[in-house]
Amino acid sequence: MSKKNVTIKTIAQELGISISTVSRALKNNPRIGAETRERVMKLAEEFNYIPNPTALNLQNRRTNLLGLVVPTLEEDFFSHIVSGVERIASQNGFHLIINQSRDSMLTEKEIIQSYISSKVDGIMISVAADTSDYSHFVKVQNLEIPLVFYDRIPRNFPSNKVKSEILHGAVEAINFLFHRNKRKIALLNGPSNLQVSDDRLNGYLEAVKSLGLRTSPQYIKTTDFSREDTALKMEEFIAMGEDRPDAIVCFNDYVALHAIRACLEHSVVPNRDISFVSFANIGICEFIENRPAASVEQYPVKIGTESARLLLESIQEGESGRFREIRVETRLVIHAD
Amino acid sequence: MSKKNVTIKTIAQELGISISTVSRALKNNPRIGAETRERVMKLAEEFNYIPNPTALNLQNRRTNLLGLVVPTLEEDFFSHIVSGVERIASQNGFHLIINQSRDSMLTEKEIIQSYISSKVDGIMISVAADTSDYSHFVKVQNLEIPLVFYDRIPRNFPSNKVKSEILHGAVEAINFLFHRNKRKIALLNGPSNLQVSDDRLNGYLEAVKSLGLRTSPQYIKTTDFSREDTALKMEEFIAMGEDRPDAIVCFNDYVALHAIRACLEHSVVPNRDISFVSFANIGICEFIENRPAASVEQYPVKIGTESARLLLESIQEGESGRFREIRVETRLVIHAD
DNA sequence: AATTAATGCGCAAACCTTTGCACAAAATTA
DNA sequence: TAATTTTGTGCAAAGGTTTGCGCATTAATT
Repeated sequence: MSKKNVTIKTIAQELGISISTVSRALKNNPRIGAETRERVMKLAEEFNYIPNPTALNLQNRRTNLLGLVVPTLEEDFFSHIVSGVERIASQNGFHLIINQSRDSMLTEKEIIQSYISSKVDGIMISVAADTSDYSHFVKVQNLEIPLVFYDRIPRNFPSNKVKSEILHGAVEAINFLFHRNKRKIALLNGPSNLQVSDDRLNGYLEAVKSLGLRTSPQYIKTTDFSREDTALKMEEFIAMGEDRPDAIVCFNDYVALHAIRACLEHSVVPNRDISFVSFANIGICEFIENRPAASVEQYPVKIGTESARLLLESIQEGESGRFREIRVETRLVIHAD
Repeated sequence: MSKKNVTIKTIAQELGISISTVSRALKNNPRIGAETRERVMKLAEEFNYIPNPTALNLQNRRTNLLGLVVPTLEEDFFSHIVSGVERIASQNGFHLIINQSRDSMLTEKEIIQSYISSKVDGIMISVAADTSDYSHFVKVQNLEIPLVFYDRIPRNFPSNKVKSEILHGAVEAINFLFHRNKRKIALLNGPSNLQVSDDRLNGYLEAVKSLGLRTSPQYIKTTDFSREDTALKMEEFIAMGEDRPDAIVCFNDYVALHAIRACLEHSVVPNRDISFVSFANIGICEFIENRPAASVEQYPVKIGTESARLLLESIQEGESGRFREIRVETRLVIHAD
């Protein structure tokens, strides 16, 4: 049935015609006679002919490959993004190749270099936490390889971007707290080198200001996401006595869960003594007793689909130079009543 | 700096030498004079020359691509497997392309076909829940494309396989229940068309038998994983009166969580009236109050790394025909005391 | 009947690289 | 000095496909 390596040459020889005729016949080129076309088609079917994609790639100078760099696959948020990207990529006949930077700039650079070498048709990336130097991104742009940043976006770097309406989410979250009579609202943010932290901070400041609440540098802390560091910062909050915050906006649900646990260990009742709101809205919260009172849903799958769509557009338009920036909606999901 | 499309031809023309000389110079072929080599190297550097991978692939008839089919990326278990695969693939210079079957055999077949067309060097797959016909796998094997099944493995299909020691885990879990004086142990399994369900069932039967416990068909139910179906089956268990099980082994943590919630809604106290154990041991359980008393950790990242390693071996050996089967350890993690 | 148009097909270049073989010039040996 | 080896380079094929151009043959037009 299926011979080892069937090429158009095989078919041409078998039929005693030239390979160009075979090629055209297979593509329904009108210049080929009906009878010849028939014979070619039939034999191709019979031999189970598959055009060699590598040869095609060589021809059209495209690989049909999309590169996706993700800090980690072991976090719900990112793997959901990947899911969205995969859907759009495969719908459009692209293959998706995935790599984890594991939050290392060095690894990130290596991945980007390998994508360049492989001549991928486009790249999507959420930058590593420690990425400080953008030379690898400049290189990509110089080579005119379409590039989309999603979620974790480098500061002051012109490019295509897809990001959450974090600021809006932050404002909504704080309004929620305000309406529950919380007035001493603090922020437990992520590392300050992440732009996504900036957004939360800005949203916090904006909301606090517009609501006429008072804040102070003591009310704004950052955590490196670890359980230990988060607990440490919570202890500082708890120890503030009179000024102790009555609500805390956390970087994400995991931070909130760690913070809540720290409360429990210090006999502070979460969502009574101190209310918690956070970002990401991981589905599993549904089963958790001591969870944040509300969480900002970020629709990660949509972040993925939008990124992929933007990249595909960019590829189609041949990098016209105009960068686009897409904001994915957020919505406050209320857990406790 | 970096010209548009630098090939060895560009360099050859610039230097007024032939492309073959350039090619050899770049590869330190001893037949090329030192001076010529120098000049070539220098210009290649200057022009930022990158060998075209597609042309190379065309030459060596390899693509450096590994295909990975996963039922979904939106489940922790699978995204952790992907993480493991990614690590090994990139360590070995392979690109990993990923697709979700979304538990549809049709989609699965399309993916496999696209992998064949793309001439990937190897394929890893966890089959869709509704996959009943294996013709697409036969096709892959006929084309001598190395193939590894992981986790969800088709029944009676000779191939490379990587699976969890589910049976061992099941036995361990039931022993755990036995030592806590549970004697009426039931099984809330996954759909019976999944082999991973078979394994749980066999482990259950084996353990129950060796412990001299009694069971009955009523003690063995299956769920389609949905909240509704799981709640329904739990209600049946709860309604059994005298015979109501005092412990239930659940297919995975999500099933257990749904089951536990059903208990709560019927004033049955989980892990007192009915104990729960399950599989997967998702990390988030740490934060959950009403969780299974114990869960069988399956080390999904390791399932991924082992699958990738096995596939790479298979590729190296050129599909010698001998299939290997790898078992990944499991370990019962106890949550409640 | 003679010119033009349409039809059917093949040649060869292009995409980029590697590599066996051949050829010339230089260096070595007899 | 003549014959042989070494050294440095180029030609061309191979890997698989597409496509512009050209060459026949046949059909249509005047």
